[in-house]
Amino acid sequence: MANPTHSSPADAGAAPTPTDFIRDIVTANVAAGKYQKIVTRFPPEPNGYLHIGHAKSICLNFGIAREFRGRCNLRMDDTNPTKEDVEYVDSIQQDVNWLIEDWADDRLGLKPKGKTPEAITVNGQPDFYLGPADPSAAAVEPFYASDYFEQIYQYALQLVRKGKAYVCDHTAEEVDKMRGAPEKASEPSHYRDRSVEESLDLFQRMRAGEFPDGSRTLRAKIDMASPNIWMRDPVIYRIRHSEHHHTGAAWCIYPMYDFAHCLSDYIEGITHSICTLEFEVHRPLYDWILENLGLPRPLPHQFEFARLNVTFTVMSKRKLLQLVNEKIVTGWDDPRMPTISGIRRRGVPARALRQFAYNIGVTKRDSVTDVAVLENIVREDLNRHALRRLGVLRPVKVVITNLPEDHVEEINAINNPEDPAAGTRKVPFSRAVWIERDDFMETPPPKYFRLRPGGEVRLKYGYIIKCDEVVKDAAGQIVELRCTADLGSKAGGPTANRKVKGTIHWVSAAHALEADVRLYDRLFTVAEPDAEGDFKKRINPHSLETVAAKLEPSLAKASDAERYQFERLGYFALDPDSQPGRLIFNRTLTLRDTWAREQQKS
RNA sequence: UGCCGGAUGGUGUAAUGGUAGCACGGCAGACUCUGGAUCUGCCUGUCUAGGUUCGAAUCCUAGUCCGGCAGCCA
Repeated sequence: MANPTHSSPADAGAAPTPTDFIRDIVTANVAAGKYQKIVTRFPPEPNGYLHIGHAKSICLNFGIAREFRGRCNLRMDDTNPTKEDVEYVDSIQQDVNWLIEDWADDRLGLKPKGKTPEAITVNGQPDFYLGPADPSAAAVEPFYASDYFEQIYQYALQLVRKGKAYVCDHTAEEVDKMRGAPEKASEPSHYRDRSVEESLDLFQRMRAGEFPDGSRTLRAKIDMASPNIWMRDPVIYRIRHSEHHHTGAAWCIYPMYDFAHCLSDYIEGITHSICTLEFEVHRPLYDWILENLGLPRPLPHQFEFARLNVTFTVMSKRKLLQLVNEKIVTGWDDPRMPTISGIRRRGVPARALRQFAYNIGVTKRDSVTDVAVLENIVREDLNRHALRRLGVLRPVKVVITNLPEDHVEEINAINNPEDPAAGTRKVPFSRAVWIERDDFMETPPPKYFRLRPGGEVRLKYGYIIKCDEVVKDAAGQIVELRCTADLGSKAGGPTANRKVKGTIHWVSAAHALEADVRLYDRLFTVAEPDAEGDFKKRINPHSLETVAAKLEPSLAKASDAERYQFERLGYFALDPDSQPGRLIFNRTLTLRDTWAREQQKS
């Protein structure tokens, strides 16, 4: 077994491997020689889109696989046909692939397409096993719990034969009532002592489709007096005559999560089954099932960590679905959504999301992570990687009166001051340019460093200009600023080193590209939107503003693989709806704006 | 209050009997052809009460508070 590799998700070889209580356990297990290979799994139910909380789990499970040179199986936990859909299967695969690409994609466990577990013999005992596909195999697909329905059924039969499971004829309401409450006593099923033969016959007939939905269940025979609700003869199979997205009409009985999950882990040879805290009370059941089946191979073990919460958003699938269904957002991948697809569309690099997962840590304590932590990591990443460009979001025209009508020159601009290798580009400059409306004020407050009547400001990479005249329309709206340039003040010129307080961005009016720019902000107005009352009352009405912007011409060749910083404004990414000639950019985040903060104080 | 967990600055997270550290955040300043970045300084913490120990965030006892569990959901 290899030692953990020492590299961070962001920058191989730089930062040390994270440590947390789960990795400590894995490390100890490895040191004790307990496993040949560490195998984890990421097991989403395909009933919704993956969100940033899943990203934490993906980074944990794949991170461990990566650090210990093991494997992480992607598995659809699809035991409830009424809630699941292939749309979700597809999106989950896409999101996982995006998040682990060039990081842990060599650790991704998939299986040969269509393959189900093999019957094998271990130490003379019959067993079921399904290993991963050869990475070079042509047709692969994720693991599916539903591919094990036959094996899980066989295991259930074994439990019945051992007298450890029985068919129960009570209705759901009866079972509910008889189970008792956490502090209330239970009443055993009237069918608890049914003979093995009768249960066997009934269970086989359940499978054969002889009984309607809800008429019977298979229950594990554990302990109705257990203080743990989940040990009070839990239902392990229910009847559901419905089409399954993966197995079609092959089955009309479906195993419950608790029964299917531990066995799926076992079949795949999972060593560490990592899930969130709410499954902690299920662990005795997880262990009970595996132990009572007398399985020949080493058993997987379940470990629980605290799920992620982030301020200014909601995380529950139900609420996210509500936002989508009620058209509060445009879809699961709306850039304001905390879904992985939304975050991707927003322009956040996978690398930054991984770094976030890495930085927040893994513990057992409930917590709410400040969204500022995410924002900080995204800014840090984008500052290093984004190409600088000039763009004006809310334009007002500046005419430089001491330049000839047909004046055009190419100005040298730096692509990324943080990365000299990114080089430079030419930006056209002419007599008329657009500047930001915010960058001019007729009667500015103190500490305002930008353009004002009679004042000077530098046009980034260009000349220092002085505002001579403010032209307004009949309504009093400023339509144009007439300025003169200090023609010697450009870089290399005699007055280039003159100090002026402000530098502003601009775009040549004659060369500007028109683009729709979507300015996204937080979806909610309060840090904990579901803390009390209706979360929909906390929706930020200004979470999206679309502006018609003027952009420098080089952006005509913008790529969705690239990230851009529009100087002084923020980070932007090309939206997938964008088309040649109809550019659409999404604002990932604004730059940190100390001027805005200064203004808020007063 | 049955069972299972958890409590370290405003937030998140380290310290595994030996100087309570890091990051975010906030505040102040330096620098700057991005009011960005960078740099400097400051701010605030071991749930409570006992005990063990030369020494306790860490071990023990009692308590307090918070979260989870009563789907034929996962």
